[in-house]
Amino acid sequence: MANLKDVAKLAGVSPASVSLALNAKPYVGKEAKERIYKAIRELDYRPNIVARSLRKKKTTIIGLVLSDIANPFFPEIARGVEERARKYGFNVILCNTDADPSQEKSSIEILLSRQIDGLIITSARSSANLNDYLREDCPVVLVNRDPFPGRFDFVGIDNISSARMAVNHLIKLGHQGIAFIEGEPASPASFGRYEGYKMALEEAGLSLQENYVKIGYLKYEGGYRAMISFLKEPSPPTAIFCANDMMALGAIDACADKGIEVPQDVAIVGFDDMWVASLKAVQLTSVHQPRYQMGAKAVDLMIERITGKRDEIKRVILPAKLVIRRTCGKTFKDKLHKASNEDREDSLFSQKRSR
Amino acid sequence: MANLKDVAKLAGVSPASVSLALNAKPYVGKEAKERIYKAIRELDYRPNIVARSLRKKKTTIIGLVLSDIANPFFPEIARGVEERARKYGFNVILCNTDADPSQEKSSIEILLSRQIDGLIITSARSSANLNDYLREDCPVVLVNRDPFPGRFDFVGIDNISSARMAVNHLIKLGHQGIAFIEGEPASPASFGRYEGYKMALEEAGLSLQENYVKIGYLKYEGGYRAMISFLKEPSPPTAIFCANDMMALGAIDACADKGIEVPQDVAIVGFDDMWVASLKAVQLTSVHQPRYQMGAKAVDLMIERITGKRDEIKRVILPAKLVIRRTCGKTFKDKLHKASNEDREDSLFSQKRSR
DNA sequence: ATTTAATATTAAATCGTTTTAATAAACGCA
DNA sequence: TGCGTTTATTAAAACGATTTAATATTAAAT
Repeated sequence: MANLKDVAKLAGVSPASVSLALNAKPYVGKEAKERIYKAIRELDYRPNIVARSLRKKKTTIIGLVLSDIANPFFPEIARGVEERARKYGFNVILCNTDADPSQEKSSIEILLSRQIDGLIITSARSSANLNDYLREDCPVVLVNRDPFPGRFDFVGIDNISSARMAVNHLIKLGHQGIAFIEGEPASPASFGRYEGYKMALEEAGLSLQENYVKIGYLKYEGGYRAMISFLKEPSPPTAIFCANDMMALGAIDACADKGIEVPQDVAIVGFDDMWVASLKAVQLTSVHQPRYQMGAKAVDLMIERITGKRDEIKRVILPAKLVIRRTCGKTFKDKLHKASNEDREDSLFSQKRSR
Repeated sequence: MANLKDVAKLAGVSPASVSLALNAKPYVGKEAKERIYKAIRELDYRPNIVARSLRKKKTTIIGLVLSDIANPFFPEIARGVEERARKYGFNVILCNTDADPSQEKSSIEILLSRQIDGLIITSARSSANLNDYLREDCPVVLVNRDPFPGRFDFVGIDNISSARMAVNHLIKLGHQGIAFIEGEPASPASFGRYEGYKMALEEAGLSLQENYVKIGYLKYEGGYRAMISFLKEPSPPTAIFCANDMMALGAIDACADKGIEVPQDVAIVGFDDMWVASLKAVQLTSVHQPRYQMGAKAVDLMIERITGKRDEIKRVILPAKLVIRRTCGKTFKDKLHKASNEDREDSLFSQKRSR
């Protein structure tokens, strides 16, 4: 592979001139420039970015750390990050951590060893103390979760008000017994959604029932189990607010298995608005998180840091909106558990058909 | 940031010794080693991988080029690539191309400039001539699509036999009018699935009807439109084989909009087996592609190349399997278009309920 | 004790750029 | 013509590691 020196030799100039020409610095003569570009073309020269990075102490690489790109929550964020980063001339190294603090730690250490210019961490674990292994000289932007508010730049949504909005909608539809399937109890995002849920109930003068709150760990199975146990209550809830869509899907399937119709018998609202939510077969009402925007904005914050345009910590809260679909129902009809056996048979979700 | 020289100074040895110790080379004295490790800990030294890469002419980075990580087909592949790569001590730079040949080209050029050790391209466009900008010195593995069979390492599935398997199943269920929604006509994978479709029909003595084949460009909307136009046929098909799940979902929704029940009125089989397919509300019969495995295996092939263990081109064909769920129905009952109006009303998919 | 072999250590070159500082050439102007 | 200024050009150092080849030390063998 031809290098800058070869180009210089062929063009009859010094390596310095070639470098200056490539970096569009002033003071390179016209005809010299021409000879240089000709040589570059002739040798099919491509600058070695590794060498450049070493000398400049800048890699134009940012690290993206997330728990699992195969989890449908993340790809859109990743897309936003990559696309925006590319616009600024940066590439992205992707690391999956499986939500394991030790993997998170080792990923970050490798990335720092690679001299990345910035680090975007989405869904950081509070258990792992980022402070321990983060150097001040590498800017960090947190996305979606902020275990250390005020310590790092952050972009996310307002979980409290978003959750409140969702629950308010259920209240407006006439529901009184509204249950909540929580995500991960330790997570600030999860806590915020719980807060919003409580707040909405309180504002409506509804009492918070402990047996109406279950933890689903953000997983399909967790949502399924939570729903099953809600249905076993002496007086089951008429609406369920789920801290994410996966759990909502689990809850919907649990209803199907128990012959409960959504939204006729029970209304369900999710959180995240993954693309499945919009499928006709699903039609899940959900709080939309602007995930692509979150990723893109995280890069913007990052760049502000890298270029030294900003020093103080910045928190960007993007607007989330409630997307109303089928599963929350239009208005709440007080016919809970009065559905006849035939009605159930006719539901797509009934066990009979789903087999 | 402390560097190797600082460590050497503190430990009272030469930089060379530190390097040798770090790389676990022989011939470093015991007590020297101890002093070195102590110094490393004291200075919180982390090797600069950029410098190492420059000297070694190896970056331990592989590039992963795909059209769009937000497309649900890719995340699992990416996960497989990243996880396996990490096992070998490699990191992954992710590039989205939007299926645009010029973006694909520029991505690859940047990656090569970054001196990546290998390149994994999934869903390569045949239109872009990889040969044009690929250097022989960077090993390439293609995943899923192989526009230049025999030119690069490849891992994928046997599209012909997989499609045949799917269509055979429909035939076994008693269907005679089986339509096909094709993906992208120019793509070899798409063509393979078409071939398999034709082959199965032929083997069963069924004639191929031209009006039973439509192109859906792998998109939800394409599947929807194709289904709508099938339903307009004087004698519509009783089963649809879709070249991917997105189109199958579109087709299902089209049926719902037209009051056609799946699988009672029309059976649908998809391809890919994305996780939505397994949702109770969807239950799509589909050909499962082992996407994680494909990504992981691609890295294995890559490593064989990088380590020089193999020279000849290798094609790895992983087994795909048909996952039978609700949408293909159990057996074909010849009651097409005899569904009463009430029946339709009771379907979850009916327009009444989905609003 | 001497030679040989094995083990330990390091000086110096190298990877391919960028950048600084020095120098050379060109130009305007008195 | 000479001086200062601007414009071009380049030699050489630097980035932070690895590696080669040379040298120093220790151990083993005679």
